[in-house]
Amino acid sequence: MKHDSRLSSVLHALLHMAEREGSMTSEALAQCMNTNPVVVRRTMGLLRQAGLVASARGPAGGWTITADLGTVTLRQLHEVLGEPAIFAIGNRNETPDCLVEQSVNAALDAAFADAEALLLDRFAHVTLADLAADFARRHAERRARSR
Amino acid sequence: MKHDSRLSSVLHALLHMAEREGSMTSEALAQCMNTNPVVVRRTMGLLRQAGLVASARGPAGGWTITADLGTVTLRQLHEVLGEPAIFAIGNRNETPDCLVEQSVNAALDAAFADAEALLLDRFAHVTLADLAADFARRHAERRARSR
DNA sequence: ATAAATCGTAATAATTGAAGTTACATGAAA
DNA sequence: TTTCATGTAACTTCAATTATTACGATTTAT
Repeated sequence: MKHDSRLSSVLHALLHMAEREGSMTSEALAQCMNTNPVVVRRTMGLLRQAGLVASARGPAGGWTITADLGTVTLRQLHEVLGEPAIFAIGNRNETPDCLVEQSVNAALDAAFADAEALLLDRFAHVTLADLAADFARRHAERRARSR
Repeated sequence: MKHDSRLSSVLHALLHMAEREGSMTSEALAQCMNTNPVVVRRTMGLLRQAGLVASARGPAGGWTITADLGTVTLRQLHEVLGEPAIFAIGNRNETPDCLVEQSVNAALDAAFADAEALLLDRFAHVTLADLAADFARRHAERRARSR
């Protein structure tokens, strides 16, 4: 299975946008992320629907962040992306008649549910502002080292 | 992404085998699980390499459990299956030069690592015997209800 | 021996969902 | 009116699991 990297992508894009003044075009974002402008538009379009970013057409157009970095969490972004499946492992059949399989499903589901709850809770406690601060720290460190 | 259901599959197979005396053929297991005998052999072959089951060829051949149900954990089975990727979500690029992306990866990796640790810990505390007992309970309940 | 049952395994196709691409319409600014 | 940029539909590519086909190897029964 090819894994879903849209959350990673939008975070990357949003932080680049936060780092600069003004807007960024799909083309510029696509270059940052080594991908295609259409892919950027598709994903950013979901964020626009959620009111997190705005887009403008025409020359001087592009994407801008409209939300406050401190209030947008990874969990919110996960939801905005449509809550894609988190696990690459799962039950063979979600609603089996077989009692054996029901036992198997129950055990696996319980474990996955707990892991998912933990992950989403972690996501809920990380904001874009946190990531921007982490980036700033790494940036300062790199400058210090190169001196 | 199509998710990996081999852990679910082998658990289903092992419990069916535990439930009966003697061995089961790949064909019989495949029918239980609504799949193909070759798929069963492929997966069970990994368990055989790990010493958990034995196979015999020829008429009266098939698969038998050789391990003690109380000592085999879901985690062990996950390992035997080659520790397939747990998450369907991931970073776009695992070793980026971009500092922004490094921050994003660090945040996501930390959350995923914790969720994975929790999941594997859960898996480590569930044995085949536990699942067999859960099945027996469900079985008794169904018989009671149908009376 | 011979036949039948069963595993072992290679090679290939089907399936699924994300990602990438092409094409073109729409709208805004100079 | 030209140019730049988004909005979207349609299609292709890609990656990984699962399914299927085919055939060889081994064991039991007669």
